[in-house]
Amino acid sequence: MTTTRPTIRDVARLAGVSHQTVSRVINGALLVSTETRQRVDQAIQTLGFRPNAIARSMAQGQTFTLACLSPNLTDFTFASIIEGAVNEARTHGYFLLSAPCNDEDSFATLVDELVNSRRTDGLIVINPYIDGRFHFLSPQFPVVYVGAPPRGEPFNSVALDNRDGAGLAVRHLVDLGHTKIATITGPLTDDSAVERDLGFRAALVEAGITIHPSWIVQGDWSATSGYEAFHTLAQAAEFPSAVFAQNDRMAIGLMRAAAEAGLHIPDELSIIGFDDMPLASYFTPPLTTLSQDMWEIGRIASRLLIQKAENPLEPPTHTCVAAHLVIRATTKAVKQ
Amino acid sequence: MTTTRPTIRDVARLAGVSHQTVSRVINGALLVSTETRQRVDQAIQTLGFRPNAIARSMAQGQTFTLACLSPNLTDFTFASIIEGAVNEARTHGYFLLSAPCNDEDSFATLVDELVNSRRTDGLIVINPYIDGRFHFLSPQFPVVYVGAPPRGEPFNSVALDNRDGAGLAVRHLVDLGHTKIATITGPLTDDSAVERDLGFRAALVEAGITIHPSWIVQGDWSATSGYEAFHTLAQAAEFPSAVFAQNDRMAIGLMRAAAEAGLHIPDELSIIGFDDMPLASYFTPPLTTLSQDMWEIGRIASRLLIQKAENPLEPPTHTCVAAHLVIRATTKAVKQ
DNA sequence: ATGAAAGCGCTAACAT
DNA sequence: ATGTTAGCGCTTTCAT
Repeated sequence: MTTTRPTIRDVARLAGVSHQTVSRVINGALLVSTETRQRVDQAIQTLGFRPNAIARSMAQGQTFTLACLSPNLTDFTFASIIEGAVNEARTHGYFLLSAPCNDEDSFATLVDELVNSRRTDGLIVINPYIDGRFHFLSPQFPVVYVGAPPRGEPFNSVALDNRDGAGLAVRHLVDLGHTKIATITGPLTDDSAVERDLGFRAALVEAGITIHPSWIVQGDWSATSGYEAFHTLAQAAEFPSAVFAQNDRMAIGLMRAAAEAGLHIPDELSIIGFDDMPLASYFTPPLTTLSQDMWEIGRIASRLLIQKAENPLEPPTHTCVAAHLVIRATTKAVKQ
Repeated sequence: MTTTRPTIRDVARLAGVSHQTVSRVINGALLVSTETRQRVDQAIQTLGFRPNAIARSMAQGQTFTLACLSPNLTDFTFASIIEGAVNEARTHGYFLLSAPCNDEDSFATLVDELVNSRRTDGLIVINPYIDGRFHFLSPQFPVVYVGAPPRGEPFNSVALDNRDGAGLAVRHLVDLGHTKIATITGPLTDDSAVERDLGFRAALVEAGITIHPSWIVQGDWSATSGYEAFHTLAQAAEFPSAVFAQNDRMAIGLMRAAAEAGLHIPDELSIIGFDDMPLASYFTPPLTTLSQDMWEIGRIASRLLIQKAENPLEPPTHTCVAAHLVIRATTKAVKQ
């Protein structure tokens, strides 16, 4: 029942030409007479022939497949990057395969099976510096790093301007009169957390506000950790009037804890998040946050990768995408 | 600089054996003497040889790649299915490539490029019945449908038990004494919406409650549509005491509208959603909903697909995964 | 404008 | 236990 599918030779036989001519036709070569082209097209139709992509890859040494390694596939930000990347890849005739990758070991395995086994023409790596993973990649292979600032390696990268985004957050709070500003960071092993923290500190310094160490608490991106951070902050000598949470989930957890403690938001505590996740405007009150176009970041990553794959000599590029402030209802001018 | 990578023939030459023996070694064949195996392994090491997956696919007529076509990659439910599917696939030595697919045209193109071009060994299709898309698939090709009940086609399928889930929702409300129960459905072109609606109606009938047509309003899964549904319901002759929203986003939109209208939830209106999306417990009040293990559904889909790919004669299976009730704070016993 | 020959890097089938 | 010979279905030379 495995009716073996027709090959270019079957088409050639039916059209009365060589298989090479068929190859020329399906590749749109110009040096084929209109008449034979028609005969071949006809034969392709009647046989229902479709070229075998694997055989093509084999002959060309190219797979027209990219891969994306992401900490996970479900976080909205990662999923958006991937979706943007797939869409861009498709417009260039590529497919994109994605795999979740949590640690160095699985990264090494994936690189082996994807890169060393020649399954892909290029790799998008989200959050490459979490651990030593980026060491597994040879500089010759087309790679684009997403979400991390360049560190001198000769790789392409696309990143959100985390530092600047954090600055926007702080300046918004300062503009509202806040001076007692705390922050909840992500794990400081993540580049984005470090960058947001640097931006936070720089903006505070710029505003002439001294940094209060007990107002910097580390979370793990989860809502729970934001919830716990509230209680950590509550133990400090003085309580802040505003908190910049490095992501929306932690901001939401913080809001919950504050509400349970009887604090009114934003009257008694201003909160600003980062990400503008779906439904951020549906929490109570609607969350002020920083919005980022992850879809666009994914598109840029794909575009850079394909450029690099098709022209390996191009020097690496570092693109930075700006975040922008979305003011909703969790921030308010400080009471004097 | 394109240092051409070593092939099995290079390894063979260095080890002083035939290339076929190398093939045997890398495939773990038993009929190789320990001594030659060691020599070959040694040669593989020194050359840094890794088998070319494409060449393998070519020779074996198998790609060890699956594909998943999903309406999008960002919705948490879809992303979870995909992540579950990737993980299961990886444990069987397969990769999974995913692509968003909104309409019949892009579906046809994708099937052509993935299936007809022999790029994949099998296909997972999420929500196959949205339009006529499923017609493009030949019954011989390994396919698993996710999220739709079987319709007599000879395909494998995995679906959430939407009908039963809706029944759980209604029974929960009935148990709390509600009889004035409205619903917000998804677009009734989606199977899951139809199924949830059928479950809703059946449970109402079973409880001896008559169905009030103006208490059935159609949304589009978005929070906005849930928000608007509130105002549609407000125009009905009588207002319900409880609403079953077919997904959490619509439930959240409804909550927002109800709050703005000064209705207290759950005292004056009980609301139950469906999905148990991330942070469902962080809304105000925390959302009562139905939880579903999409990750598991993805795993099952992959497993079925690989079984089918490796043993085409297996008869198709239809798996149903149960949803379960998560009671939080948006539902409450009706005031008498 | 077309064809013939030679691979791409591997596995399958049949030796020995 | 190992080697030899043919492919897999296409593209890339190089002829003509």
